[in-house]
Amino acid sequence: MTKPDPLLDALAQVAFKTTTALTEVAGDVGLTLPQLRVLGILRGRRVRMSDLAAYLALEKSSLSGLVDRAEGRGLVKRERSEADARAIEVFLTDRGEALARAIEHRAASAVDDLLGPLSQAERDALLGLLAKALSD
Amino acid sequence: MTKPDPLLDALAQVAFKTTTALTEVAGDVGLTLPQLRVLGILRGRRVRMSDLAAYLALEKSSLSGLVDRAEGRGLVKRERSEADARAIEVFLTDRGEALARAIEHRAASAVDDLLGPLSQAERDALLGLLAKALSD
DNA sequence: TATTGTTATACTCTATAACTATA
DNA sequence: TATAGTTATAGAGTATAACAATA
Repeated sequence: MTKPDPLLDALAQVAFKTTTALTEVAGDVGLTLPQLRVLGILRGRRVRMSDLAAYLALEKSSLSGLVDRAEGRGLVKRERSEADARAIEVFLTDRGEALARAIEHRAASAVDDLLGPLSQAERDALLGLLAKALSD
Repeated sequence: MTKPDPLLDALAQVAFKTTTALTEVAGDVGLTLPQLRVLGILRGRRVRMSDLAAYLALEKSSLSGLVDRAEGRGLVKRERSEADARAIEVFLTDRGEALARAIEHRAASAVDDLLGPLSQAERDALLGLLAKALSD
């Protein structure tokens, strides 16, 4: 019959559990998951629309809407780039920074719950493996 | 300034990378990520709508639409439960099973790429940690 | 009364295509 | 010509609220 790939299954399940948890955190503060991602990426940074779209693996037009809505809520601002008059840079407002901070705390707590059964040593090992997987 | 949580960051990034990869796999076969999840869960199973919704962490109404579209593509079928006349069970059609099988191969390959830098021993260790995290 | 599922409605997310402005 | 971004449009996903049928 079927031949499941255990690593695929485990990774997919953890990924879905993580996004579900982050979606809940976002909802708690009146955001969606993509909005939470934008805030997370923009913490302490000023990013060009095209770079942000590439990082999120979204089309430019999708990002326009995302940023429109975030801007409408007063969380981010747009500013024309001085170096390239075609480009627009996005960054967090004070309110956006504050919300991003609140989200970070809640998200860390949610992830902590998710990893409940793991000891500190196991968490360290997991971090090492994840970091290496991300290093390619 | 800020105090990032390394494990939160790494887990979130891996989760997003995984879902991005699975979204691409889904797109390759004309599906969306939620549809891919439905197919993956339904492999070799017959599940009640309410159970499927709970598993996916979706409202019943959201699942109705998801299953409507999958049924419209001939991938799943609905059947009234014999045990409880209120309940409806969903299951894959032959075409749905075949597509789920094709997805499994592509997804395994995509995850393999994602974990590129990890040795076999590290993959085994990662699987162990993920499985334990999921065991709560 | 409680549970199962659907429908109606509204909003968010996303992509494609066509457009403007700048390089 | 190529790149950066927006707008228009359409489809999918999601939640809330109201509903019908069954337990």
